[in-house]
Amino acid sequence: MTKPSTRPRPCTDPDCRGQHSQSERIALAELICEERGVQMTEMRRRVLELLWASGEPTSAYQLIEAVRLKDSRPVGPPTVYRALHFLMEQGLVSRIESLNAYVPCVHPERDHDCLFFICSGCRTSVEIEDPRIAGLLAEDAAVLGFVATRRTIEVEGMCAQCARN
Amino acid sequence: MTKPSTRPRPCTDPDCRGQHSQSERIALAELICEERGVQMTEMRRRVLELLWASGEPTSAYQLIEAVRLKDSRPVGPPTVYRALHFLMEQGLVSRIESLNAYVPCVHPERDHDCLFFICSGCRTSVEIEDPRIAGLLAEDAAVLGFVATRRTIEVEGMCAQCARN
DNA sequence: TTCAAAATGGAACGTTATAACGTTTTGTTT
DNA sequence: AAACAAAACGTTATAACGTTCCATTTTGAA
Repeated sequence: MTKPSTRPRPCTDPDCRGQHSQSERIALAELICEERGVQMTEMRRRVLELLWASGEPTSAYQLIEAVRLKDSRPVGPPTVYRALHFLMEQGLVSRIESLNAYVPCVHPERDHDCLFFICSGCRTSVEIEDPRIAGLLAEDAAVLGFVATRRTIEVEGMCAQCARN
Repeated sequence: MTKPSTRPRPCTDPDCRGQHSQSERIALAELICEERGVQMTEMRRRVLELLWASGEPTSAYQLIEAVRLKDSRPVGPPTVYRALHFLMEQGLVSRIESLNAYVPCVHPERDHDCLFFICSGCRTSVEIEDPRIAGLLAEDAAVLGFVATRRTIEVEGMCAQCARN
């Protein structure tokens, strides 16, 4: 039994810059978990929803506070960190190292390295893909005989909007 | 009055992979500070020396402990963090975001972006330059109208040595 | 129903970093 | 040299980020 009209479709536009509805992204995340045989539990969905709702890189403790407010009950750090670890494992969330913060991944259906442009003005971040950079990193790694497992690429500065002001 | 035989020379080999003596790097750091009219103080030199001596990415609190041992007196976090901030400002030290750790910069005399390959096996990191990646990042930034101030590029995995075992 | 694995709750703790203060050192001007 | 300002440092306290450990609940399979 499929639900053809509501089934989320993978985005194939490499230049879409993450212009997708939040509910669409949540639904896609659930589908991905189902296909992989892993559980999108209550808490995990809650954390993912809050990340999408936030609109900017969000710290773990901000998320803890947000879950407390939503659920009106105490929530300890381990609870939220566990959800974050799961979501990162599944490629649904990325950690921005230079901010100690987390963002929902725009294209969890694609296996790619995220490249973040982080604006110091409005605190937003934009995720893009650049296979050329991934290729060069792979090339450099090969020269060193290095077996890469994770790549972190973060650019800090001012977005076009904030740079004008 | 110059000291021609001991004056540290900039390394011009883009593929040297940081094979320089520690004393040479310290001397170069002092020269750079002198030329810029900033002070390489006792504490700053101490922290830089400890970073070179460590041979691997080192946390701030490891450095605090190391300074305490060397100087046999209490040293607070702010003291070491201030030294680290200074050294980073001057491009003498880089922070590895994905490890919350610090490494001495192999080529402070060159104005470039560092690209780190971090081995999970032996905890070492190798710093290289790849102007092609810097170029692509600049290109991507230009497309977004983004004005970049800092770039973080880190690759985690296993070095050639550790991957074999 | 029974059982094992997965997920969650919660207290305590460990690690990383900064705020806010006062003091000392350094370099400059007189 | 004396006076002064700026830079650097010392110290206490606290904020921010993350994990360990153990108990309990939920889930899914036999």
